[in-house]
Amino acid sequence: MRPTAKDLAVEAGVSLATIDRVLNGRPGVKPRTVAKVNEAIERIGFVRNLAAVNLARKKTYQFRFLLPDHGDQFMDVLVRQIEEARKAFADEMTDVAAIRLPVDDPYRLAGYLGALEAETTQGIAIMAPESPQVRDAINRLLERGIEVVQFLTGQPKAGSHDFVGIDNHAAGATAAQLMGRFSTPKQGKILIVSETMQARDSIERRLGFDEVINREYPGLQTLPSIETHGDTSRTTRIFENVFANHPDISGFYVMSAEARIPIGEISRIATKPLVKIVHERTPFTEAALRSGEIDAVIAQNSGHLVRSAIRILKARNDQRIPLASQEKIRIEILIKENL
Amino acid sequence: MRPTAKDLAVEAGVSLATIDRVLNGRPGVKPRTVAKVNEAIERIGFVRNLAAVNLARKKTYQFRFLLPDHGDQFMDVLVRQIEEARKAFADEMTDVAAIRLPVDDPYRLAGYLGALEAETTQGIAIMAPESPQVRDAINRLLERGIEVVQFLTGQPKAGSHDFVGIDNHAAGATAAQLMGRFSTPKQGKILIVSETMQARDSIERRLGFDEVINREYPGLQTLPSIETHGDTSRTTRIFENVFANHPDISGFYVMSAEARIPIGEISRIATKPLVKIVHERTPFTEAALRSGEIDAVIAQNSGHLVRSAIRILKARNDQRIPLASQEKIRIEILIKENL
DNA sequence: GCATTTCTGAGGTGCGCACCTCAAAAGTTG
DNA sequence: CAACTTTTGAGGTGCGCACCTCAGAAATGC
Repeated sequence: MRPTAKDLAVEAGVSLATIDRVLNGRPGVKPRTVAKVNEAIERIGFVRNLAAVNLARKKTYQFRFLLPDHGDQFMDVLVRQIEEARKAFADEMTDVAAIRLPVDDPYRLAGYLGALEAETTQGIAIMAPESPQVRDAINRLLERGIEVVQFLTGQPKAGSHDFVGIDNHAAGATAAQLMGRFSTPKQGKILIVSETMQARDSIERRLGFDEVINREYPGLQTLPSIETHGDTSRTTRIFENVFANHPDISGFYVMSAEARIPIGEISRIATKPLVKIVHERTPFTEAALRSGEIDAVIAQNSGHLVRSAIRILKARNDQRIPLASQEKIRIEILIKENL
Repeated sequence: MRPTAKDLAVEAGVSLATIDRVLNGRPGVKPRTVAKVNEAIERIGFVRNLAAVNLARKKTYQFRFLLPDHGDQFMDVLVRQIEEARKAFADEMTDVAAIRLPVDDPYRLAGYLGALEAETTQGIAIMAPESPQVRDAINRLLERGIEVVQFLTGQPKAGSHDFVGIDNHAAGATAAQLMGRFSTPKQGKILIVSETMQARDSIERRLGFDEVINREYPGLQTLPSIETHGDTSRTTRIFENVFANHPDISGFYVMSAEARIPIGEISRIATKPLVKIVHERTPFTEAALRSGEIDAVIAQNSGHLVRSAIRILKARNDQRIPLASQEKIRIEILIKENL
């Protein structure tokens, strides 16, 4: 049988009250006594019964995911995963919900964050572009004891809060390596598009992409990034222009999460087959992989993303260290064979 | 506040004792009363407090991973992951351990399984080749109430117990697709090796591999599988022979988990660069990817494998359904950019 | 309608711990 | 050494539930 606090008290030669004081960091215990207890913990391998702790503390967790109120299929995928997580975590006194907001408006977002109360919200996962307003709001959340993780956006290991997502520089490099290896012959121009180059993730992907292409595939040449702004007709127009000026385009890379419009338009306009690589697994990219319309998808496991954010928020709430190896989000390469 | 069993009793208009009878499936409750309670559960959204349940039940989980007592780096990786999981799950009254056994001896393995008692072991993850003896032993374990998952070996969705691992047919197909795309020019012969072709996973990988090569890369030709039996000098000898007979080998695929010996030998013997694809992430394959000695690794996340097996065993012990989307093990493609 | 069976309610105990109070012991100060 | 202050112990209560017993109520059979 597993040792209980009572066993620990006997082993340490102190009373249960003192054990309680040490375990919960209450004041008024001599350092020497603390040491005695800690040694006893080591000796008998005492581990607090989490079930009992949570029960006694009546602890509940309420977490919110703040997501953009725009977006196409990828956002839907995330929302669905959050809904699934809500059910799965209900068991563990953990309530999860997705909130759609105009995250591109820093003032409104900061206002929303400022209104959150520690009594009704213990943690927030934020998917929003960086801005001074939001950064401040996040710091104030942390001061009020509300845990925060940056979700897919912002820089990894930024400050005091966690980041959940992939290394976008490496993701871009991965896309580039595949682009290079999949290209035959290994020369031509590569068309690169993104919804916007304002976002840090697109910038980093681009850097990683160019680095690998320049270093390993001298025959390939990357064109300046094109911004679609999610606008179909604008995209069409630009594509037609680009193809007129560059008949030797051989590759196509979509850096942003929503690939449906760019892929749809490129397929109409391009006159010869291109190597096409996009980001994120969605119903569309899945189907496009199967049909051969695209060649590879660089993805991050959406379910893992959501669960990871939740586990990290929980751990931080409990003053625990998240299990790094489990929370590292991998850069997945999807082709039609490993869907 | 979340409703408790007491609230549920009030809502359903019955006593706590009846709530207890319904929730725990005890006999002696009128169907009509059961229905009343279930309706009330729906109405107020009652969810049992798992912490309280586990506390009251004094439930503990003891799981064992049965692994081969041979093997190289991949087995070490698994053992390390099990050790990590042991710490991470200690919180949840879950004890995990790895046991190394001569799993290739069906009688000894069956003997070991037969000696397990439900009092000291609630679940087993088995990594062993299939055999009638072992299959019987597994069935008897299930009858005694010990949950079983097949770990990496055996066929997915075989019988009443779960399987944790990738779809090996798809993994082989994935390897083949990469082999084809990475090959320039797209012709030559592909050398394929495995420790043994007795194992189901190698057979399936081979089938998946050939299917894709034959369908999509007519210029490539797969040679008959070579068995290394983990023997270096034997491997060297065979390789020398093969290269003498087939000077036009352009690709190399290692189907089994331990790639160190075959890659080491091929690098000594091959006279020109080959496209090399292997399975499983180990310190060796990681270094070989970085150095460019190999081109891609088809892997399954070892930490995920272990945690998934544990979560499934737990769920089965609690008569719960595991969360399928979380437990699906993905076929990962690793290149040096996304390590 | 009565005996019998089936169902339901009331109440208790304990799981391991957090959190609280009060008193006693040990240590410190001048 | 008295008057403190600091440290420790003893004991109680409750978290939400499982599991148990016993008595009474309701439904059933004949």
